[in-house]
Amino acid sequence: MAHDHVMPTDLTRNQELVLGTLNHAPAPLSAYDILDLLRSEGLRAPLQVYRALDKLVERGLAHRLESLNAFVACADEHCHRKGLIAFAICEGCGKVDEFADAVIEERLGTWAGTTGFKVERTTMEIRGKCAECLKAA
Amino acid sequence: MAHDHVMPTDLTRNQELVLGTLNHAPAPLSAYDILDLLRSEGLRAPLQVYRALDKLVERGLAHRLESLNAFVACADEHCHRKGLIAFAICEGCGKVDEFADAVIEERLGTWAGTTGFKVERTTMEIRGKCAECLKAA
DNA sequence: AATCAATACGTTATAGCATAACGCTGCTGC
DNA sequence: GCAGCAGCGTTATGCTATAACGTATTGATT
Ligand SMILES: [Zn+2]
Ligand SMILES: [Zn+2]
Ligand SMILES: [Zn+2]
Ligand SMILES: [Zn+2]
Repeated sequence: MAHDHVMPTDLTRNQELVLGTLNHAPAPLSAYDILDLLRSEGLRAPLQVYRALDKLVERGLAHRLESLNAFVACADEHCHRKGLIAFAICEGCGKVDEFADAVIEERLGTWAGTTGFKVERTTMEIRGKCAECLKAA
Repeated sequence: MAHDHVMPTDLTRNQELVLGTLNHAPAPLSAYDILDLLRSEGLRAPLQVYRALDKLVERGLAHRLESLNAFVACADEHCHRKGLIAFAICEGCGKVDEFADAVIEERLGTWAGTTGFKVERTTMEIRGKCAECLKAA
């Protein structure tokens, strides 16, 4: 069941390399991590990675984790362009669990309605320990 | 009703300077912003600011906004040590609205319960436009 | 008072994350 | 052809954060 990722066919070479790297990573990677992993493929400068990441994030194929300054491949084929996504990040093993919750999203909508705030984008990141790491401890 | 902040008496000089700066700022400040504002008070190095910020955040007197790499003074005398706090950040004027929502928190607890994840800390940041900025546009 | 541990401080250097600005390449549509 | 656009490669720079060192201050212990 691992690597059940979709790889669109209309990516540029750099985008494909970056997304491929994220797809095979067991944990979030920083742009510089990605760069180091792709030097053998000819990449040399941070901008090459950042530009690819921008496009991938824009299309919902990858996500940025603000609290880590790092990136993950989208784990859910259906998540693209949906609203709120939450990430549970394990401090032990680094694994990230991506999920959506309609109740939270609706609750946020209610809050926005009463305050007149127009939500454009929400980041929700939960730090802690996953079940597996808790069991091991 | 502005500046209704509490300033504890047991802060060190640097902590007091940093918190005072945050209290008077209309929008989040980066550590380097704070440093520049406090050079006249004798501060010279980023670490002086970061160390003060660490303590202030630890005590709940200030909050770090992950999506901005910036800091705000806590707006709520009662928020310290409570669970989940959400921030609505206006992209127009920079103002930050801090709020808590028991339903979201409870919902998160439910999710954690079913997955076996142990939540240690949650960051929730909403980007968008505040009512005032929408009206002005 | 002398000792010790804990916390904060100041400074220099370095690491890690992100973008500006330039010019070039290779498409697509007219 | 050629204009417009997206992507590319490179160099330089800026912003964010911490490592490592030694000193100073405080407060409790003896
Ligand atoms: Zn996703
Ligand atoms: Zn884990
Ligand atoms: Zn607060
Ligand atoms: Zn506003």
